[in-house]
Amino acid sequence: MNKTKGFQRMTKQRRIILEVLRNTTSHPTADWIYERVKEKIPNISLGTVYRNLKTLKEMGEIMELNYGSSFSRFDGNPKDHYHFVCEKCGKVYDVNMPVDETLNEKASQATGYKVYYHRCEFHGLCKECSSPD
Amino acid sequence: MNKTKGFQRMTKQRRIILEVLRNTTSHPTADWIYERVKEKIPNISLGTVYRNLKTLKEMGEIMELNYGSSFSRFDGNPKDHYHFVCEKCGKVYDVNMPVDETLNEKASQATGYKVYYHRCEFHGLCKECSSPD
DNA sequence: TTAGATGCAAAGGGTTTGCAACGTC
DNA sequence: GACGTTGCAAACCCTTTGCATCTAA
Repeated sequence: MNKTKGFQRMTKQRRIILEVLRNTTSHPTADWIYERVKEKIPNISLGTVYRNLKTLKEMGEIMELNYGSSFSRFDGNPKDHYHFVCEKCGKVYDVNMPVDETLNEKASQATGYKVYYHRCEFHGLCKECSSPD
Repeated sequence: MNKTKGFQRMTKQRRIILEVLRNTTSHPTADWIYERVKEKIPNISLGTVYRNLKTLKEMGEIMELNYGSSFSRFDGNPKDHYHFVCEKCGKVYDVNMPVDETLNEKASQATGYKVYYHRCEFHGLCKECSSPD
């Protein structure tokens, strides 16, 4: 989308933010990422985290998710995949099932529009939240 | 979710907000709804609109959508259906194709979690945005 | 009569941005 | 050396909330 922007520099901040995101499957919030990065760069600012998350998203390195919450979560897995959102605890999990590419074609026929991709989120109860304890 | 709440009263405000939402397929923002309702109830407040949208959502009368934007859009169609989001103009359209219920079962097997429902959003270019003019 | 709903306005909370200093290429 | 990036803090903006008043049932 923003192709007018110049070349991207790989700063220490950007590298560590991406590193944090690549090393978790928890789909964290910006603030969680901020806290983690602060462990390595104590004086980093929240603004920098947001700016880098935006840049990394534009670079296609990460994904931004906002499933119902008032705030975003970020996914360090750039590969196309589905998500599961627990209705009770709000956690977001990756779903290990193939993306159904035929849906794009079906939606394209139904709308008459060009469809590039789709996102799917499943809602339910995760293991922890459905156990009676 | 919020079943502890008492009986809901059908006030003039709530009725007209629902009416506005039922009579559009444009998936409007809270502010757009506010402006529309103001034509009939000039002194209604934004807070009331938000409170009613929340209540109507809990009643299952409407849906809240937030596909990438920093703000919510609302859908007066309570029937389960997919959406199309235009990458260029940001408009949200309904997709007239059957909801694939088998996906829930597949996701349930893949995760081991209880899946109640899923949401799907298709991204691409709508007719207006893909024409060269 | 009474608990839920409204209007108003202030507060909340995640995200963005202006600016001067800094760091990467 | 140029220009993208950072830290800081203020600004933004959508949404929520406290409170006195009002109203549907």
